[in-house]
Amino acid sequence: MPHELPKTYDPGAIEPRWAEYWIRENLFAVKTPQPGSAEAKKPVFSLLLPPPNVTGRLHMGHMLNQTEMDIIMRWRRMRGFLTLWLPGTDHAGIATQMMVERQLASEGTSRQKLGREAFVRRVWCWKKQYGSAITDQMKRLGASVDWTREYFTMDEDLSRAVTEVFVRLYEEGLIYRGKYIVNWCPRCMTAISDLEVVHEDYAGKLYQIRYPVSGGSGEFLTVATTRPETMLGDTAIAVNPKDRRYSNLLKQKVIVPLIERQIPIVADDFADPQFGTGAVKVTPAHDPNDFQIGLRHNLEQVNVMDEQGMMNENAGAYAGHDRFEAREMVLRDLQKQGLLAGAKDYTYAIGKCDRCRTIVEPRLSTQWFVAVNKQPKAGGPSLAAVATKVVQDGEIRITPENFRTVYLNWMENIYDWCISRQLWWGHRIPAWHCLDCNEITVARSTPAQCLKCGSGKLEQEQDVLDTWFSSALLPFTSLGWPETTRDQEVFYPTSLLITGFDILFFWVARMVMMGCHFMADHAQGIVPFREVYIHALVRDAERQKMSKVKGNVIDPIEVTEKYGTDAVRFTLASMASPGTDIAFSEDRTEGYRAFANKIWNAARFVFMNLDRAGQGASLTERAPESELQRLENRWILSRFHRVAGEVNQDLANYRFDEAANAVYKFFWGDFCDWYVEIIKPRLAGPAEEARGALAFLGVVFEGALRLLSPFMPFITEEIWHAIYEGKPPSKSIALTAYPELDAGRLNDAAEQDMTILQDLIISIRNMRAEMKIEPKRKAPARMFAGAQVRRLIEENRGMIERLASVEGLEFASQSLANTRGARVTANFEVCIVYEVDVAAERERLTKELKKLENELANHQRQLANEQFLSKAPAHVVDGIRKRVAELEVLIQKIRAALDNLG
RNA sequence: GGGCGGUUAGCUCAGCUGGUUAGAGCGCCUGCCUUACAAGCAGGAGGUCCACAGUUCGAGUCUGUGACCGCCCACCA
Repeated sequence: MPHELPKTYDPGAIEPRWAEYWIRENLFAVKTPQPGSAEAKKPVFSLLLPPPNVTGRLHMGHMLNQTEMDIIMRWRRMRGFLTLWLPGTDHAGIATQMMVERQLASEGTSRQKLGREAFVRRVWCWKKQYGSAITDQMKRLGASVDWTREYFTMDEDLSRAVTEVFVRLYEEGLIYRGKYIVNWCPRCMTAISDLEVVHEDYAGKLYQIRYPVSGGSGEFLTVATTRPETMLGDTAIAVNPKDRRYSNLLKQKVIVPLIERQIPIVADDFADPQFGTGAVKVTPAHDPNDFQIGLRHNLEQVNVMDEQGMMNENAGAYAGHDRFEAREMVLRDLQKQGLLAGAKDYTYAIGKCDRCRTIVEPRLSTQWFVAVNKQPKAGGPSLAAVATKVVQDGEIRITPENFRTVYLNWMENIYDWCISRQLWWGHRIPAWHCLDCNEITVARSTPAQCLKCGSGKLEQEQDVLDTWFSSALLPFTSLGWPETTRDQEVFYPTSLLITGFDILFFWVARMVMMGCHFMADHAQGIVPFREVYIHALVRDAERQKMSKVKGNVIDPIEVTEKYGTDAVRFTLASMASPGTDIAFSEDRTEGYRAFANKIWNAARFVFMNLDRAGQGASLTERAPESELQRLENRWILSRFHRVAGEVNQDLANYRFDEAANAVYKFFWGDFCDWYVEIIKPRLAGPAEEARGALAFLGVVFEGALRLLSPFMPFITEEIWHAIYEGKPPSKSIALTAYPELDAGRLNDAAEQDMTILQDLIISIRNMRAEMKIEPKRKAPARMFAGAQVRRLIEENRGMIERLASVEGLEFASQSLANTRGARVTANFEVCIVYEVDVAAERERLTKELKKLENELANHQRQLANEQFLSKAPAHVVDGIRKRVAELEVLIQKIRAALDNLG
């Protein structure tokens, strides 16, 4: 038996096989076409996979992201595009370093004990061993990426590109080094960027502290603070210049309690007279605002903490204590001295490290920054200005559109980007410090001598770059930049970026800044991608964010093993409506596994009939033209093309949900429930008849598989290959053409006729159910209809009798309105010759009558309205007139039927 | 403090530019092993579209206000 499929659909048995096949055959690998070649004439569609972290394990968010990308890529590929989907992984500086440090700790050692070089070697080992976990999972899910081009952000060539970018930006004056307040994580012991700080409300206290005014007057100046321990680093008190309460104190000084330092009182607009006491303590080394005040008034910067958040030697008696411990000690001591004027409950936002949730400490330290708002030395707009313009001008289209505003808003308020990290794992900053004169030399490779003093005693900068620095460059570095490559010519700008909003700023915005800057001369466009599609978050069935802590994480591989990749993909696609998060529920997935099962069984049915029809039967030959004379064939073909048109349209607009629903309804509703049922008798009939039906069935079925293929690549691949008995016209269904709307195949008349027949069949089934006719028993039916509908019904008598379980369908010469139990519609009247339950029938008719009368009243009110008649478009008015005429007849008939019931 | 999104059937969500009777899946009820599929088939019940006001001939859809839920951004101690 040639086409046999196993009786039960078992995704676990087919999916790994195809996943492996696609990779082994390199089906999705793309050769860069040479200029003038046939391939070069194809339209190009390129997409960069947001590189997962090497530390990562696949979660639902990845799977949603990859499902959407894969659907788009498979679809574009089938639409004839030259598609490049470029995969890679990210070295994930902090995350990876932490992972390896934890491992070292369990071995009783540490990175400090190992030393930098050995540690980095160790991380590379770790990466080689575990770094492909997530890409292995992707492979199992069948992502149609080009694995031959896989990169890693710390690969040699990508690292060289990072250095090149750094050097160029430095030379342009867009990278600088300086001592500023940065967000510091005392646990990770590194600076982090503004974006890596998450703000959380914190129920703390606002303390009022008395600072004695110098000179022994016994006067105090009271300030308010939430972080009393920082007072040890206070170097001034600021009051508002307009605040008359303090104008007499301006020339005086106060003593910082506990460390007895004398500090000035300065006038600064920052102090808000409405807040607290109107006087604010100034700690330039520990607060960004205070830092600015310090600069304005030339204040000393006293750092009282070390990199682990412990008080340092500047903190006097508190040195060696943790910052929060010191806070308590300070408060206790102030209390003792009577200088704590008050403490009230106060809720404020504190910053925490995005990665480890440690409370971030603003810390004065020397770091490297990208100047995003500054013009390059040679002139021209700033990075942020270009990144704003390209989005404003629509050179990058963002979907859903509201993220455009979010993006532009952020761009407008953007600050310089702190790119140095005090880590060992990452791209080491290409700057060398002269040990003799302290000059910094930034260079592409280790300089022989200091540029300023010529000394040979140089030491490379210890810091590495923020991981996002290198990923910001990927749209061009992954295509071979800084070399001039054919890849860039063909594939840059990439066509699309699909990602979650959580990395809109981290990654998307920075890619735009870097891409536009470094590809400014690119002939095909400077932007890194022409479109951005932002998808929702996947939550659990209760709409909770998935998190390890809550223990509600759904492992995609687990659900995939349970229901099949195709079912999980379809779930995600069908729920991916824009603007709302996805509440992932296994119930839905179960439903789509049922759908896959339906497809499977439809295939078995088709194959079974093929084998039964024997010699000469074929699914792959052209169906004879005569088949098109049959209503059901014209109808299903019309539906097929209509749906193909819809799906193409929906995918172009990233409406994965609508596209998925359209194919679902088509396959299950139209194809299985109606088409297959209609043609069953022909398939079981004489050989000639069966072959004709089969050929047409084959055309539709094969087309439906192609239509489904981007959504459910595994099951469609399996069945498609089975159709061709091992001799498929191409290596994969993924390499065939995607169905397109052929307007010539649309057939409104056929669709309308089928609708009438379906309504008729449903009416009869409904009557049978209500009359509780035993299912096995075929009942005679009587009908009344206009000539046209009557002809339609007579031509399809067999279909109706079979699908509605009717035997002996006859036509009455006049309306059946007076016949008990008759159903009346605008197109036909029908009744079953059977005993009628009078009470039930009266209830049904009364209900129906009321509904129709309501509708009629509404419409009549409209038609009586002059305004409506003059202002509403003609087709709406006509439609209502027609409906009113219909309703009037129907109501009359139902009234008659009610009367007739007695 | 600024901005954004949501509120439609028991549950999860569609409903595209306002237009004739508001849809789907799951769940529920009834009946069926009908020569692919019980992961199935047939039929059915179930909705004051958060509230109020407005625009309009016409509002689930547009505007405003409010309520509730959620998210993002933010250097006021």
